[in-house]
Amino acid sequence: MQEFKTHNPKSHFCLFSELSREQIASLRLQEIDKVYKKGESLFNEGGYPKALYVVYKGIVKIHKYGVNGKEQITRLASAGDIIGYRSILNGEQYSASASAVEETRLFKIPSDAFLDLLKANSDFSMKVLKMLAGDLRKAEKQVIDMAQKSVREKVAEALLLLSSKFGVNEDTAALNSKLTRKEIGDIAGVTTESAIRTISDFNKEQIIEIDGKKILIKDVTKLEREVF
Amino acid sequence: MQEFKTHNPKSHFCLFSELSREQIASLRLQEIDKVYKKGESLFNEGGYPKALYVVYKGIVKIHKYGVNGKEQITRLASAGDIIGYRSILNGEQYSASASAVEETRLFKIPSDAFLDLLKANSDFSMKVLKMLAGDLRKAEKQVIDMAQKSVREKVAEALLLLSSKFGVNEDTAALNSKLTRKEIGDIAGVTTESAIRTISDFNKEQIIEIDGKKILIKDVTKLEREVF
DNA sequence: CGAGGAGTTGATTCCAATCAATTTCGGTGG
DNA sequence: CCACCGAAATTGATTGGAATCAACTCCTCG
Repeated sequence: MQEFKTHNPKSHFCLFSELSREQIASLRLQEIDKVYKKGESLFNEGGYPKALYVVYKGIVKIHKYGVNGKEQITRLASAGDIIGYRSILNGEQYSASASAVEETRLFKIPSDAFLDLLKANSDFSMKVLKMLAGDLRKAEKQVIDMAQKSVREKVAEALLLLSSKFGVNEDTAALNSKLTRKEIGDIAGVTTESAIRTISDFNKEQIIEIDGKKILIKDVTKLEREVF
Repeated sequence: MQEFKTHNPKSHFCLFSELSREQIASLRLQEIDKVYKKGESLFNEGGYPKALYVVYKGIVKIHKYGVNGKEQITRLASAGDIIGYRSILNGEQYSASASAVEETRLFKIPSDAFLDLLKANSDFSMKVLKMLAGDLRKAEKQVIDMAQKSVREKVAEALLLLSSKFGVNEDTAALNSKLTRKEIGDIAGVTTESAIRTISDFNKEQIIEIDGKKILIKDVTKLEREVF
């Protein structure tokens, strides 16, 4: 359990980074290094939360089905992110589903251990408060994006998210993303066809380069200029 | 200060409802019963937060400007709601503006008093955590609504929000809402013209009744059926 | 090697934004 | 009190962007 003390400070891992040995023990970590294969589901909308998930490798999509079954991906969780804390906090059913988009490793913390620590440790709870406040800010930005932006802008935004979440392969300079075109559309809030067409446009304009299903971002600046 | 101990338990007033006399004193309430007139601004996007606002009468809109200056209302705060806590938590600039849509009365709590209480009182901080988790859930629902719903559905949703926030006049059975058509559109995330046309459609279909700028919801069930 | 899922492309439709013109309303000063 | 002004509301015409529908190709995986 050393590793999550020495992680990227920007990530949610820092949630646990200042805990004492006893406090970490009190978390009663479960299923350490549990592996979820690509496509496997962590939990589903409507289920009751039993544990908090802490990702330390891979990517998990948090998604929800809207009108006429169209999927919307609300969040991508990668190393350092925690999943399922919201439902634990208000004790309600999951309002979304979570599943691995690539092989993912994580461990679990029982809900009550998490709640106990929140009550006992005010520094910890301040960190969670900050995290929630940050997530809320992002969500509200997303509301406006969805309401006002064009397909082109939303797809550009989605690609930028992918590059921040998946990073870039050092050799090929391509996104390490295994998301399908449909999933990119589900992030952007557009149809699969619109996502494909826009990605193809970006390709023609040399902003990105397509190599099979790999996407290579050739000009981040141009892509960032799209989103305003 | 009695009044906010005996308030609607569903509201955020209950945030403060279990505090001791000393704890309430520690909040160093400022500008008790401060009045903001219709249209007055509480704070603006980009400013730094100095205090938390607790509304106990009236309505405040939290809004943000998106692309090409189009306004989006992200939240309506009414009696019992608190405003500006998010920016206090993460110590950043306001990410949205707030202004009174009708005469509003509120008091303020200095940022540091709020933060101190959060650290000192774990019950209080649990309540804030729950509130944030609830707000986040609403925001994510809104993301999907904006991405997937039609103008008609979004306007219906906005009208239902109004009826829950403003309540209904006992005599006229009309919404006690002083929002303009533009503002209803800004909540729904549609243009003013689309909002007007949809409201007019609902009128023709006897779902609502229009009396000047007053709106009377004649058939809540039908309106609720619109949003699915 | 077959099958099905993923990706792609083209044609068509239609919803909602935009543009434009009028009417109505609320407030305010003469 | 009323006329007037600007803001808000309304209505119509037009446009355009993106969804939908449909057909086809290309992988990839059992």
